[in-house]
Amino acid sequence: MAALPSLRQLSYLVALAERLNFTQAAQDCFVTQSTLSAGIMELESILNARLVERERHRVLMTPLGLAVTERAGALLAAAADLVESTQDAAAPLAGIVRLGVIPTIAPFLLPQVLPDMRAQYPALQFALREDLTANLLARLDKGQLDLALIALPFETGKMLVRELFSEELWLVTPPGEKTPRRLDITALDAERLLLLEEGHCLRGHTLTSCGLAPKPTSGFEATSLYTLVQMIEEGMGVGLLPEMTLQAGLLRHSPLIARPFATPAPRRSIALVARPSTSRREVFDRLGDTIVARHKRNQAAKLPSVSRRPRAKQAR
Amino acid sequence: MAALPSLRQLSYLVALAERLNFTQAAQDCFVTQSTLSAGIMELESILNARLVERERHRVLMTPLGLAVTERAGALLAAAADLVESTQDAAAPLAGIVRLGVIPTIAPFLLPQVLPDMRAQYPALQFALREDLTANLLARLDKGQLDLALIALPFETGKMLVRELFSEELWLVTPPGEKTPRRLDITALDAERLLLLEEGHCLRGHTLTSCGLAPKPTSGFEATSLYTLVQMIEEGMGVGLLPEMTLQAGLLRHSPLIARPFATPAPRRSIALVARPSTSRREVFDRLGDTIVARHKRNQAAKLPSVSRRPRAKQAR
DNA sequence: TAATATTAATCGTTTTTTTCGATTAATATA
DNA sequence: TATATTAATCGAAAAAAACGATTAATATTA
Repeated sequence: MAALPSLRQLSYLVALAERLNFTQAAQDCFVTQSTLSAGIMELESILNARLVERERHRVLMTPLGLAVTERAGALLAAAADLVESTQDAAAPLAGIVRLGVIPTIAPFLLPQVLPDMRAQYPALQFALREDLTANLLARLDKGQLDLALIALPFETGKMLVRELFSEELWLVTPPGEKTPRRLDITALDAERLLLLEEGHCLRGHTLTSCGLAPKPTSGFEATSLYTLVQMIEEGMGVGLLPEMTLQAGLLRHSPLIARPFATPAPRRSIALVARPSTSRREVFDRLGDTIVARHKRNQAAKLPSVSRRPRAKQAR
Repeated sequence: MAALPSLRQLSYLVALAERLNFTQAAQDCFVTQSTLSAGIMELESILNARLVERERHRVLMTPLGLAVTERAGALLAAAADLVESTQDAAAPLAGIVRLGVIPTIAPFLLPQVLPDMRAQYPALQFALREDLTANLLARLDKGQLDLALIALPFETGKMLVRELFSEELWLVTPPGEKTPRRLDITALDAERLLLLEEGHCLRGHTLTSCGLAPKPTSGFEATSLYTLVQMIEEGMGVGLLPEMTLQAGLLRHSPLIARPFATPAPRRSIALVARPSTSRREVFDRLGDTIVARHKRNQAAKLPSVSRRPRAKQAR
């Protein structure tokens, strides 16, 4: 295999073709004439070709030399362009970020958070993936995702985890349902509790909250929160829904009733996850900040209803 | 202006992206792990970007790192291609040669010589230019031509000149013309001598042969040997034509008579010219050899008629 | 749990490459 | 004829690259 010329040598050639004078071309390159002369000679030796015709007081490019010069210039331009465009794309808050989000968060949080991010960091683009927590973590580990937005508790191994906020799970029942004035999570009728299908972390969180062991698939399970709501409307039972889904209007066109539990209420935490070695640490921090800020604003907006907790009937 | 990465550094990155392991990638590059490690780090510093995620026992490319790797590979391939194609094109007897030829040679010699060259050096291509000697020499000097085929005597300055052969000029007359048995160049009637227009070296050679001084334009001059023949056929006078034009059949469909002069006959020399510093020295030598060889074969073929010099009436 | 193996970064040293500065030889210009 | 210009050459100095040994952290295995 033949040796490659160095980009520096190629730049010497381009300068020489421009000036047709070794001394002046050397000045353009900020080197001495002997350096440029040696560089051109080594280039000719590598290419095994005469690129320049040297006369005592004149320099001519050979036709081949001109052709090589042209390609050398293109090569140098490509290298410079690589540097420039990479530096641009490497800005800490620019470029594409691959973000994974679980299905019980994505439709309810992203419509608020993504516009916030876009406003703050217009150079940032998100490539979204909606998937179960385990899959997201696996992809994160393999480097196929940069960040993931999941709910805790969940075993995250050695990942970098930032818990952003926690939220309550509310009880959702058909309109006529008779419930005690003081809703106690431990008093819930486990038989009537509807769940998401296996794999959704909210299923696990719901079971844990009720003091129940992990349950095998029953066959009557929802594939998403939307179908869970449908099933409650059908009178098949009751369900636990995270606050954010209610605030996002999951029950907007539904007659169902949502009520908070008495303290200690069942909760889940929302967390942002990344590899400890991530190259997107900056985005990790800023996206976390933005989600927290958005959540605080949402809390402030609903304060009136929260203060009436014992009597609360429905979110928003 | 930002510094450029070296091709070596880029090759380190490509190897690392392939192996995802510093130690193995270093082996692929025939350097130590520390060298490759330092190279990647410097590349990241030049590009101001994280290209690689380093974990203790695992290496991941960042999305940006993958993008840079792809472009780095393209850059390396382009450089390698430049070397290879240049080496090919720089073969001593390959590529394009820009050859200039005067109009009193080109149509008569090239149809024989170019096929000879093509047969011997198939990788060689000729870009032809037909022009007056002075223009050819100027272009040669400016590096716009590689070689020129001209007729001597002519002032060639400091050019590299190889005289290939010389040839006689024959007298061409209308069929009925009365001429002495022994044709003497000094006895020629200068009044009836037809010439090419100003600038053609054959005009000067003809005048010198007849012992005449350079003549101003008369207005009745031929723009090419073809028109000169036409003018003789019209009965406007007589002309001197080089042997090679007769051998090439310039009078093939003409009633005109061509006769050689008695010794010392008027002659011109055919010469190949190049810059002393030419990068086409090899082609200069081989083309000269080929033209000489072709001329010798032509001489041998017409020997019978040459032996009958005193009675010769017409070439071929 | 302890021992071993793997891995990339670090650091001082050696080697190689690059650059420099001065000189030379050849040629053009005054 | 003297002076200026130009590219190549050469030895020395400077810079860059590569090496080899070590370290620190983490898997893997016993």
